[in-house]
Formats: sequence, structure tokens, C-alpha cells
Amino acid sequence: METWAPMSIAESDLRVRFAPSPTGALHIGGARTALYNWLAARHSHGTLVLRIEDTDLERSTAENVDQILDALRWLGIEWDEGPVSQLEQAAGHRAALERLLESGAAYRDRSTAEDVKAWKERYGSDRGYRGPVAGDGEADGAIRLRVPDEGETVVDDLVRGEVRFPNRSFDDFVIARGDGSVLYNFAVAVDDAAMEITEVIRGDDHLSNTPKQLLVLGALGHEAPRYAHVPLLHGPDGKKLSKRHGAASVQELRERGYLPEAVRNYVALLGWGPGDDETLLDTAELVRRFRPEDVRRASAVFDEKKLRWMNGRYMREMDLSDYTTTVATFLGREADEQLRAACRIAQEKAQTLAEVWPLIRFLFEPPVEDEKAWRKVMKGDAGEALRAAGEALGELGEFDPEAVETALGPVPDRLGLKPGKVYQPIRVAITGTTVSPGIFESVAALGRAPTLQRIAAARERIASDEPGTGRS
RNA sequence: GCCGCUAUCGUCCAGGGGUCUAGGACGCCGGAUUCUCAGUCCGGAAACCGGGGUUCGAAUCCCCGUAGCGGUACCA
Repeated sequence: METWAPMSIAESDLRVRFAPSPTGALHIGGARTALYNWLAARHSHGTLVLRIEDTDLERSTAENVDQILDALRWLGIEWDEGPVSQLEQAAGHRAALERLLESGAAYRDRSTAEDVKAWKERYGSDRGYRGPVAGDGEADGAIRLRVPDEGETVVDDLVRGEVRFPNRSFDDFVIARGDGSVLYNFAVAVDDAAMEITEVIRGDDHLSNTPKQLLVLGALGHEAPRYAHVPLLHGPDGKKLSKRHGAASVQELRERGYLPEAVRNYVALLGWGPGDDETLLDTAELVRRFRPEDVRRASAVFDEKKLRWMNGRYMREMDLSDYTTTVATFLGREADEQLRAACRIAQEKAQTLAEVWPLIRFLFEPPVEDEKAWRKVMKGDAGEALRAAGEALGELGEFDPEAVETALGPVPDRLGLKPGKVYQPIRVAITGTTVSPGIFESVAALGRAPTLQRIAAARERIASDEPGTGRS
């Protein structure tokens, strides 16, 4: 709907990246991080780079990569560069490693986790592990970065301000395994520099990693990007969002019938507000108003109820053609005239795409069998109401909602019954359930012959049930 | 343990020293829409984590406590 200029030619120097690790589906938390990066890029006409953080060979899979890309596309988050695999940056990583080894900023060390633990027991738990001194390095083993004991590393964070970390609290951390493969905190720093990323917008869980990356950047003589650490998303129980919380992945949201634009709007508002009391912000508005420095510092809870409400708002705003196409795609059906007519009467009632079918199903299939509905409604004067309704409808020329209303409207009075005593039996007769769109619209949409036939069938069944007692 | 981060209605977002008897949204409760459900409209209940400071004055600034979260891997 909204349009943006193609980003092939960036109009500003801002370069951000979204760097998921393909160890699972795209989470709502990850989706929000992606969205924030995308909004920041679009806001200042910069560039969004997609980088796949796949240095964990054990857990990374190609299927997960595809799934993440697919989720991003569905969300409408398009990237300008990539996806690039971190694995493919190996040459650059090796070169950086060599430089560090050569300058003495890094060294090989055969110490194991147990050795490090023992070291700390000796020197204190508030001190980071320090390996062999310069010139004393070993020929093989993991490669560690030399961290100074003195001073502190400060992260100047867009959302948190200055956060200071004492250097002595960090280990001489491992940047490459014994086999030469690189580790996250090293690879990230090298890649961010190589890709000339200017602003790193990512989850809060990386805040404590940032000083390490800064140390790597410093040792390599690279300039550091700006950082913005956004809070994590939690489930209703206050715990970190996970599959236990129901719809936790983008894929699940999609399956549940949520619209991408509603998801964007809702997710953007988790941890960020436009500054006034607006809640319904379309994507263009999001792009216009989003600034990473306005993100809140506290973690937020994902609340599907609000998403659902918001989704309903977006669904009702669509014009009938868009609505029909969207519903058709979701249901895997043809967007034909019949579906369009069905959508017309269902649009203002459904909050998600998944709620549409139950409302219009009676137009495509025989009435559902719902014993409870039948027992509740098809009693007392129901048979008489159906007889009168069938009669009124049978005489009709036109069969549109207005005509149907004209025919059916006087029936309750004529019979001396409350409207509900007449309309509910009709509803159950034609849909099988007690819930449907407006009765006049429903009858008109079904059409004369099927309606009359279903009413007749219902009357027959009532008649044959009559002698029985409670059980229908 | 150590190093950090965070703390306003159930939830999300405002408010950042006086205008706060704390505002908006979702949800919830009640009413209206004389066909169900949903929608829509109207009304209502609902919060500044605790304790100390600073100040004439603190939801707002500082300290402590408490709680939650993150990091502390040859994971990302």
C-alpha cells in the first residue's frame, strides 16, 4: 500500500544490520529487532544489511535460514544487502586473527575451562582470567584476546546512555577455537567493521557482550558503531518469550490469521511509543516517527489480546477487494464472486483471518451439525416461526438483504413472538449454529432455494423430534 | 559468586521537580444498538515496588533495599 523509494541507492550513510542466528524460527522478539532496524533504515534513508550469524555449525540449518527469510518477507521487511553468511567472511576473520596474534593483542592458550576456574579461585572471582604474558604464548590452543586489567570500557548506548564495565572483570576471552573457527563476539565485531555498520540495534541480551566487541574493535584499530540495545520481550508470565507462550513465532502469527501490517504496528509499540497517545500507526507513520533513542528501557510483555483488537481494526479498514483477496489467500480458495459476497457480510465481524471461515462456511457447505445449538433454539414455537418465515420468503421476488428484511421483519409481530424467537431458529436452520452474520444478510447471501430447502429440512426434523422428550 | 540492565493501572504507551485529585489504548465490569456473536457508542473500576535522602515541593533527582532480567562457554 505505502510505497518507498527503492533503496538500491542509499541517500544517507546510515547502515544498520539485522543478524539473526538460524537456530530456530524467527521469534517475535527477533521480528521486533528486525523491524526496528528496518524502520531506522527507512527513516533516515539508510541501508539495511541482512547477515546470517551461522558460526554455530551445530545448531544452524538451511531450513531455519529459509524460514527466517520467509518470515521477514511476509512481514514486509525487505533488506538492501545480503543475506550474507558469516561463515563466508572466514578470510577476513583469519586475517584479523593473524594481525592480533602478530601484534600480541591476542595469544594462543591451551587452558581449559577447569584451568580458568582454578585460576579464578586463586585470584578472585571478580577478576577475569589472564593467560600467559606476552612472548610466552603457546603454539596451539584457543586464541584469546588480551584484556587490560586497568581502565574501563564504556558503551555509549542510544537507549541506555553510558554503561561502564571495568576491564578487569572480563576474562581474556576466547575469540577463536583451537581449530581456528571464530567465535561470536569476535566475528560480530569484525563483520560490523567490515560492513561499515554505523548503528547496531539489537536485543538487550547483547549489552554485556558489547564491551568485548569494543575491545576487539579497539585491538584491530577499527572505529566502533553506535549501539542501541532494546529490551527483550517477555511472555504473560513475565518470563522471556518462548514457544511455551503460544504464538511466539512469526509463522504462528501468520497461521493464526494476523495481518502483517497489524503485526508491524503492534510489535513496533512494544517498547516504543510515538510520544503522544496514538496507537494506530500505519507503516508510513511508523517510518516517519521511529527513532531508536525513543525506545523504552524496560522489557515489555507480548499481549495477543491487543494484537487481536488491532488486527480487527486493520481488517475492517480494508476495501472489499483487498479483503477478499487476503481471505482467499489465507483459506487457499479462489477469490471469486461467491467468496466476495461472503466476505461482504463477514468483514465487520472477524478480528483475524482465521475467524472468517466459521462465519461464512454455511454459504459453501451444508449447515454444521451442532446439537447444542439445535437443542437450545429449536424448541417451543420454533417450528411455527420457521413455517411463517419460509412462507414469507417463498413469496419474495427480489432476494436481497432489504427484500428479506421486508419479508421477515413483520413475522415476529404477526406471530406474537419476540424477534429472537424467530430469527434464531432461522439462523440455526441455515447455518447449524447460533452465531452468524446478520440474519437478513445471511439469508440473502445463501439465496432463495438453499434457504427454503434448509428451512424445510429443519421443520421436518423438528416434526420428527416432536414426540421425543429432551433429547432432540 | 562476579559484572551489568530494569522497575507508573492486569498489559502496552504517556508524564522526566509544581499544571498529577497521574493521561491514552487493550483487556475487564456495566449500559445502549428493540436477531446471535462480533463491531460500534457511552459510563466505570484499576498504577507511581519499599525505605531513606536532596528540595519550599518528588511519580519525576540521589542512595540503599527488594524483585525481575541479561552476561559470566573453545553458544549466538
